[in-house]
Amino acid sequence: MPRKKSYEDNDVIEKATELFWRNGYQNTSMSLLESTMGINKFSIYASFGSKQGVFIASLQAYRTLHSTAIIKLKQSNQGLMAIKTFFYDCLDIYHDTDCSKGCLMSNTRAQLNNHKETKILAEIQSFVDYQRQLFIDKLLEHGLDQSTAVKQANYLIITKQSISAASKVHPIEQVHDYIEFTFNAISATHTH
Amino acid sequence: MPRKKSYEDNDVIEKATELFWRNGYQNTSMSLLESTMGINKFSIYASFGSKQGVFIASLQAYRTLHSTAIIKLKQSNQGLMAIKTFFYDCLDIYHDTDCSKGCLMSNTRAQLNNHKETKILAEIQSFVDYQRQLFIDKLLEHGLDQSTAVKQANYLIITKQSISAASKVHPIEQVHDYIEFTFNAISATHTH
DNA sequence: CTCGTTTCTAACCAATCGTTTAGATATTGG
DNA sequence: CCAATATCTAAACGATTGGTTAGAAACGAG
Repeated sequence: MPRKKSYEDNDVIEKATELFWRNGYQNTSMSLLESTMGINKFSIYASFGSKQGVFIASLQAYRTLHSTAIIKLKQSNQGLMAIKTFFYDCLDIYHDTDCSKGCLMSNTRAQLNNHKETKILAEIQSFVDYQRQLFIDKLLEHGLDQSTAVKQANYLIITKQSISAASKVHPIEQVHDYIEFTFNAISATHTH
Repeated sequence: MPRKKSYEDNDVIEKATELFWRNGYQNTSMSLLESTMGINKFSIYASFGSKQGVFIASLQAYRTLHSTAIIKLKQSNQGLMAIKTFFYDCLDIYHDTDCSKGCLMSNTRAQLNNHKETKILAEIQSFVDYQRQLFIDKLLEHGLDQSTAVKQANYLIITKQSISAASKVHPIEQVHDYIEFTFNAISATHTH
């Protein structure tokens, strides 16, 4: 009976994700979303409820975009070295045609000091916690005891965020140096 | 002949700095600046020209606020360990009554993906470059060769930024763990 | 006191923000 | 072909953004 939708939610969210990723949440206006998603404000609100609704859908889309690298890490049996590979895979995800956009989750956490946007922060926290557990699993495989594995996982979570931030302002070789140095240093603490 | 100013630039900028530090550049509006600085919009524009003008003055105020820790690092002869102490001193600067505000420079760099605000970015870059050179000097004192010192200084610059970011979202003990682990790891690479 | 100069108050500016709504436009079962 | 229902366009919403301005108020040299 009713009229048909002229767009697919997944398609327009993909474009919104790109926009949020490049510009950040606050620097992305509804009118910019309109023109980039190719649909009217009315349709955006009909499908996603609010600007925050669009953003949360974008965060989820980003997460699935990220899942290939995550699965690869999950299935690897290389222990610590799998995490290093994971970091390089992430760098590939961050990289755009000319520069690095960083990690959408890390960017958002850095840009949102507003503690009121709890839904968004919860979405990010879930992503971070999932990765932390993954790191712990890999470090246990690598032969560390539980307590050390947790501490190093915390260290690696912070490191991953700093890789995202660094990739946006430093030349890629410096970021590579950073990763190499980090894992050399970690290995050195294991063998002494 | 003329009427006297009823405020001191330094005083009102101190309050503006606090505000930018907590809220970030974009989340601080002119009306909020008005009420916090205790002067009218007219006076703000008369003294600082624009919102960006206020912010740049705030960045400079932040830098002098930071200078005690910098001078202490500069005058130390403890090499690498002086840098570690410097990081802890920075943490103290970031810390507020209840939480950590992070580093105003790092916060801003993370929040500004707008490449148009060149004046602001230049101000930040100058601060970063100064610290990088300081790190290089300390690492040379510590006995490293020039090339290694430069690479490790780059590493430490990234680390410092990640300490700022981490302090805003992780419990302080985790950040302490992060610093301890980092310097243990660096020391381990020196003694292999 | 008066005049010239500056700072102050307070209203106002256009532009944009996220969000809503009225009405035209499709679509399809009956 | 019509009536029901959903989606579309486009204009408008109040609030807030960074920035401006006219006129009152305060000062100090003459």
